[in-house]
Amino acid sequence: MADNNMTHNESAEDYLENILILSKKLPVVRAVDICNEMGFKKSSVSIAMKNLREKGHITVTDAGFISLTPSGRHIAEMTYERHEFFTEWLSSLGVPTEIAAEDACKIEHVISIESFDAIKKYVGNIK
Amino acid sequence: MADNNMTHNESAEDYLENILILSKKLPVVRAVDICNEMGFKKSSVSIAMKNLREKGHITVTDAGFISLTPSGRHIAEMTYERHEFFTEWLSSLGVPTEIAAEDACKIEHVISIESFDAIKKYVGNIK
DNA sequence: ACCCATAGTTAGTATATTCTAACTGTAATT
DNA sequence: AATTACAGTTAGAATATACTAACTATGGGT
Repeated sequence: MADNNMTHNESAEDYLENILILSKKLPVVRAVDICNEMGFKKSSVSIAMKNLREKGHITVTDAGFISLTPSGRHIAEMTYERHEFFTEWLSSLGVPTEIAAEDACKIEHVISIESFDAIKKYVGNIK
Repeated sequence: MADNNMTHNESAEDYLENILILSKKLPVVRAVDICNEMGFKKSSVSIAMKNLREKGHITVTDAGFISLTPSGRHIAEMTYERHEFFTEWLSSLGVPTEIAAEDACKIEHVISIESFDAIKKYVGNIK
C-alpha cells in the first residue's frame, strides 16, 4: 500500500488539536491542561510535548506555556475542522452526540483530503 | 459493550477481511497467500495467524489451510461490507479509486455501527 | 540421494503509544 | 524555614504491530 501520508501520526494530530481547543478557552496552555483535557498522565503528555517540540509543531516557554508554530497550527486547524464537520454531520444524521464525536475523533485522522473534500461538497449540495 | 467496541483490533480485522477475500478467489487460503495479498512478511503473518487462532477467529489444518470460524467470519464480513460500501461511495463522489479504497481501509475499522448505519441510510435515501 | 524452492516458525529488533513510580524544581502556606 | 501542593521530567514497563535473520520441514527435479 502506498504511503501518501507524511504525518501518519494520529497521536500528534490529537495533541495539536487539543492544544488549539485549549488555546481558545484558556489564557495559556500548559502540559497539565492537556492532561486534564485528554485524560492522559502527565508523563505521557511530557513525552508527547517533547516530540512535538522536536518536530517543530510547538514552542514551550521557560514557564511551560505551550504555543503552536505555523506547522502545528496548520495540522491542528485541519484536524479540528474535520472533527467539527464529522461530529455535526453524524449528529444531524441521528447519531447520538457522544458516538458522533468519538467517530469524528477517529475518522479525522485517517481520511484523505480528497475524500474529506468530496464528502463536504456532497453534504453541502444536499443541504 | 456492543460488538463494535469489542474489537478495536484493526490489524485483526484487516487480516480476517483479507482471508475472506482470498477464500472467494482461491481454493484454499494459506499464510503465504496472505503475505502476497497484504504485502507483509511471512513472519508477521505467522504471528498474526497465531493470534487469530488463539482468539478463535480462524482454524488452521495440519497442511496450513486457513478457515474462518463463525466469529472470524462475522468480523470479516462486517469489515468487508464497510470496505465495499465506503470504496464505492467515495468513488461515486469522484474520489480516485485508489484513494477511495485506502480511505475505506482505514474508516472501516474505526467507525461505529451507529454511524455506519446512519451514513448507509442517508446515502441510500439520496440515491 | 542431493540440492533447492517453498512454507512456516522463532528469536530478537524497532517504533509508537501509553502507563506507573520515582525524582526534580518551584511556589504557597503555615 | 519546613511542609505541602503543583508542574514537569525521567526510567522502566506493557501492548501492538511489523521487521530481519536464521531456523525447520517438506516435496520436486535431476
